[in-house]
Order: sequence, then C-alpha cells, then structure tokens
Amino acid sequence: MAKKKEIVEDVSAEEKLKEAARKVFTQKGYAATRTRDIAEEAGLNLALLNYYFRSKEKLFEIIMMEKLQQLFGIILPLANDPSTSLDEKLKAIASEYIDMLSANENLPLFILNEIRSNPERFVSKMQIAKIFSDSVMIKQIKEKRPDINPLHFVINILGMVVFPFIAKPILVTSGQADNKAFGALINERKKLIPLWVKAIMKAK
Amino acid sequence: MAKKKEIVEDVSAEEKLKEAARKVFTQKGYAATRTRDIAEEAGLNLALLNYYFRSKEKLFEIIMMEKLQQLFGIILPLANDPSTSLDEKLKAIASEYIDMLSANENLPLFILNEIRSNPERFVSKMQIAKIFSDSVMIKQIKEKRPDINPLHFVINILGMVVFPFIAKPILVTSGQADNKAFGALINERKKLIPLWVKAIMKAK
DNA sequence: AAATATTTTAATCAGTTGATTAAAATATTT
DNA sequence: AAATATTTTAATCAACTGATTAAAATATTT
Repeated sequence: MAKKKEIVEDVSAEEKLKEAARKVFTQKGYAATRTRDIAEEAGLNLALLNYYFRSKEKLFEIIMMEKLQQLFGIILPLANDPSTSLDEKLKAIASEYIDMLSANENLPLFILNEIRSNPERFVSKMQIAKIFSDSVMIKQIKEKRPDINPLHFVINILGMVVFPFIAKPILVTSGQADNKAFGALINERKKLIPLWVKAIMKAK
Repeated sequence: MAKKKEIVEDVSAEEKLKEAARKVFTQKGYAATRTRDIAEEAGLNLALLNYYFRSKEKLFEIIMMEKLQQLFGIILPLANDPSTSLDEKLKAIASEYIDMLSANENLPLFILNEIRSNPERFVSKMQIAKIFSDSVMIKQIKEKRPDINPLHFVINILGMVVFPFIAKPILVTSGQADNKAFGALINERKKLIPLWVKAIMKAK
C-alpha cells in the first residue's frame, strides 16, 4: 500500500474543501448551501467533496462542531475560572468574545439558526448548561443579587456582546454605520459592557 | 364575468395558503421551505399556491413584508412619540415588544436571517434608519448622555428585548427553562429592562 | 336551466441537487 | 522503470423542487 500522498500544494484538497465549507455554510446556512457552491469556492470538483466527506450532511456535521466549539468553547473556561472576580470575568468575556466575533461576524446568526432548526442534535453535544447554571460565574452573580434569577444577567451579558453582530446587516444596510464605524463601535463596547453589567446588577 | 366566488368555507384557500406560508417560512426560513410544505400545511394542492401567488418568491415577498411590518412597525411610533418621556418609551417598548414576540417567538431570528441573506432588498423598504438616528427617542438619549454614541443604547434596549427570543432554543434545549419558565422569565423583563436601561445610562 | 366564468385538481415538465461511477492522471512502492 | 496504489476528473443518475397545463368541478350570470 502506498503511504498518504505527499502534500506538495500549500493546502491539501481536503483542507481547501473544509475551508470553503466553513465560509459558505456560515454565510448561507445549511439549507441554502449547495455542495456545488462549496466545491466551486474551493476551486475543486464536486465529486471530491463526496470522496472526502461522504455527504453534505457529514461535512456539515464537521464544520458545525468546529463552530460550536469556537462559539461556546471560549466562554466556558472564562466563566468557570475560580481565580477571577466577577468583574474580571466580565472584562475578559467582553474583550475576548468581541475579538473573536469581529473575526467571525456571521458565526452567531449561523449557530443560532442551525440550532433552532435542529435543537437536540447540537445543544446536547456542548456543555452549554454549565454556562447558565453550574459555573463559578453564576455563583458570583447569585452572591451579588440573590433576589433575581441569574439567567437574566447571563442573557444580558451575552446579548450585549452578541446582539450587535446579529443586528449588523440591518445597521450597515440602513446606513447607521459602515464597516469601519461598526468596528469602532464594537471596540468601544469592550470597556462599556463590563461597566454596564455592573450598573444593572446594582439597579433596584 | 362572474363576481368573486362566495366564500362558504371558514377561510378562503388563498388565506389558508398565506397562513401556512407564515408558519412554514418563519419556522424554517426561505431556503429550507419547499412549496409542497406550505401546500400540505394548508391542506391544499401545490398548484393552488402558484395559481394564487405565481411563485414561491412572490408569496415569500408578501409574507416577508408583513413580518417586517410586524417587527419594526411597533417600535417606530413608540420611539417617535414626542409626548412621552424616555422612561415611558422604555416601558412601552419593553412591554409591547415582549407581548408581541411572545406570540411570535421565531419572528426575530427569521427576519434577521433573511435580511442577512438579502440586506438591500428588505431593509430599504422599512424606515429603519429612523429608529436609529432621527427619532425623538434618540434625541432624548442624546440629552442624557451626549458623551456616548446613542446607537449603543438602542442596541442594548433592542438586544435586551429581542435576544432572549433568539437564544430560547438554546435555553430550552440545554434545560435552563421550559416553555412555562421561559414565559415567566420574559415577563419579568418587562419591568426589569426599563430599570436596567436607566442604570446603564447613568453608568460612568 | 343553460351558458359562461372561476376555482380546483391530477398529471407532468424541466431544471436543480446530492451522490455515484468508471476511467484518467498522479503518486508511491518495488 | 514497472507495478501498484491513490487521487482527481468528467459524465451520469435518480430524486427533488418549483412551476405549468389541460381538464374536471364548482360557482355565477343570463
């Protein structure tokens, strides 16, 4: 048997296809994506896709798991760090999340959409529950405001970070901000969000 | 020429198809919706759909305009009312929006998604810019915080109201809340959001 | 009630889409 | 270099999808 082919190209065909799939799937969603779109984006033949990944479904599964990890993987260790204060957590989450989402602007809408069309399938595979109920961060929130369901604050934190990226197409198309102004606005929020969250946690 | 056929059924075939289209389109999105799904949901033949609406595209256009009006139509008059204070506006927006979205839970994700895949097409048809830049509410926000881009606060208000509905599939599937608990949580936010927004507007 | 117009249906079409296949091209081993 | 294994391609398939059509059923007008 011959060994795996020497990689002479910059990137292997398989990786080219995965990269194309990342782009097209996150941009258009599963249903609107045709396997031919992916092959074309990769500059390769359609049959290659099925040769390497067996099916559109299987390729999507791979990309989706990657993207879920990308979106939820960041927050878990930050929210669960026993060595940081709540304020430090807020700063870290706002900063790191905003940086990551700036480089992957349509990641949130993509994930939220695919989860809605197939909830059990993907949510069960991530330790999402921990963010919302078992984390160190939740404990710290409960200490400060035992009178309010901590879920409210988690929703607010994530919403403040994520929602601008979800609303971006509307903001840009309705002329509220171009790409540059959006980037500047988003950057301001790294400092503002921790400030705001502290404020709403004190509000009575 | 005969006059329009007497409606003996409870609802006309045309309205049955529109109602089915509302349901299926908002649930699955344009791309994942097959015209046969809509016909079946309406309990009618596929040819009827093309007979009444000419094409999937045209039927979608009708539903989409309805849904845009439903989502953005509420907020414009509230945000632009010169007779109410900012605080009254916040209370009215939180309350009315949450009620409307409770009855149309997947409206936000549907709209945001379709706008992303076709921004110019739909945004231009709504006076969305007014919410963000020209409204009375924006003026009132500027008065209180001339040092911060008012867009931040509009994003926060809308995010606090809308984001829970977008995140609901994750919350429910990850076991954070069932439908009843989600409804209760959302209801609490009617009072909490105006409180929170006032708090973040004071935060320094 | 007959004639005319409208609504509804079943059958079918053409284009698209995910997937397969067999053969050609390329790489690896002997 | 010959033999063998792997990778890539063009051609093709079957199922699906949006749309059309012609005829049947129903309603309206005369």
